[in-house]
Amino acid sequence: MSQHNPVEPLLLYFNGLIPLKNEEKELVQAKFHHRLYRKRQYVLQEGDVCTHLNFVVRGCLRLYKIDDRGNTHILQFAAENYWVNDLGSFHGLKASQLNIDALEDTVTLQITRDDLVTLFTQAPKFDRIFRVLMENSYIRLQQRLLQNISSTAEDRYKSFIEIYPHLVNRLSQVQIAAFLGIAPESLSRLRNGLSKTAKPKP
Amino acid sequence: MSQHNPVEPLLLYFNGLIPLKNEEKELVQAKFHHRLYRKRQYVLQEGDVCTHLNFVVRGCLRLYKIDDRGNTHILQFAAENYWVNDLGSFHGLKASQLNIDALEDTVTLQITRDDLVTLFTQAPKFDRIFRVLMENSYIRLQQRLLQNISSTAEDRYKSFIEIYPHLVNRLSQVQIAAFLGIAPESLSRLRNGLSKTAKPKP
DNA sequence: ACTATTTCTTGATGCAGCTCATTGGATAAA
DNA sequence: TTTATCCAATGAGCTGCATCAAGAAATAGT
Repeated sequence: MSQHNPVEPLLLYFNGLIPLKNEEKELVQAKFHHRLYRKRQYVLQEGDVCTHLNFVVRGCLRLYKIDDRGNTHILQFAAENYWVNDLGSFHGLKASQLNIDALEDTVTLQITRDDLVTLFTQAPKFDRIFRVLMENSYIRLQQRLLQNISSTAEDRYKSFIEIYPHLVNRLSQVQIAAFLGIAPESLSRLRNGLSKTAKPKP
Repeated sequence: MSQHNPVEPLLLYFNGLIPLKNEEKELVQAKFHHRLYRKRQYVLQEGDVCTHLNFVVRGCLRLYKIDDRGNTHILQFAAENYWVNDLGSFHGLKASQLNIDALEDTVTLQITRDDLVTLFTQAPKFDRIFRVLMENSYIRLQQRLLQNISSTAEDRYKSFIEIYPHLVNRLSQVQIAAFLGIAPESLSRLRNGLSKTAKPKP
């Protein structure tokens, strides 16, 4: 039965943080809904309000902004077992300046704001779980900001392949460049330079 | 009495987020301790573990990293009613790569990790309060990352004076430049350029 | 008040990464 | 097979900001 339960991956995820009681599991079961997005489909589009939290079960989403000159800047990739949302829009009920779309066909689990509030009031343990989640997300985000402020493009790329080895060959160069904050051409040259210094033996 | 109570500003702060009961106020009273730092004094030094959370009552702290070439990169300023910590170090009990020090004589309220855990277990409301705090911090941090990835130095500076008008004249150009991620000379030129285009009338 | 230190300004030069343009390969559609 | 689309590689020139240097102005220390 649990094998065909689409919410199972999320229960495992929560349970890994803080063990859940049965009634808490049932609450998750009741409040989260799964949804499929096709490649290139929007999960959230600029101007809309982010109405639900997204947990990625399978596939890969990206959170990004298009600037005035039309350039894409990726804030975050979300593959298996990652969350991706515009929290500012979600909690403030404000129009989002960001987009989320699918880089691959993707299965998500979603919860609306009202259901999340219900979750918090009916089972205060989720206040703690989401506090811990937020702490971890904050720490990762701060690491990323630090990288961006203090490192060269080359260091940022090296750091990227260390932290996300599973994404390097899964994403196109264009996506990775938009994440690193450089032009795709620069990433191409950068890789070329690295592969030469890495094995100086022809 | 409450006028001479050093924890009062924090009680007001928490109360503004979610109203506290008396026993919760007493818990805050018991677990937070105030401490004074003189200008230039370290609150946290690279290599040490971040052993307590810092809430600034008066004054101003900075959170920063020194890179390989000796350049300072400021992640965050914390003036009145702001928190500043290395959460990665605090929660992971790991040596910090960051520094925190005082830009002015500063009064803080601090809580240790053990006392914070006690706070959470004795009054679960604090799980919620800190969840909300973390959400707000995350949203601010994401805004900053976005700025950094997608904007020119000029736009970042304009945005800085909009978001932190009270800090612009309180901090030296060197500190602001280290926050924006540019050289102090560049900030000087940038300001010069702005003041010319702002009032083109001599 | 005087000296020392820090802070700001301005100039000259260099470079990392951007932009624009071209080419070739790979995948997908007709 | 042909045609269209997407992606990676590479060259040439440009630009925003860094770096180095030196002088002026403001602040702090004694």
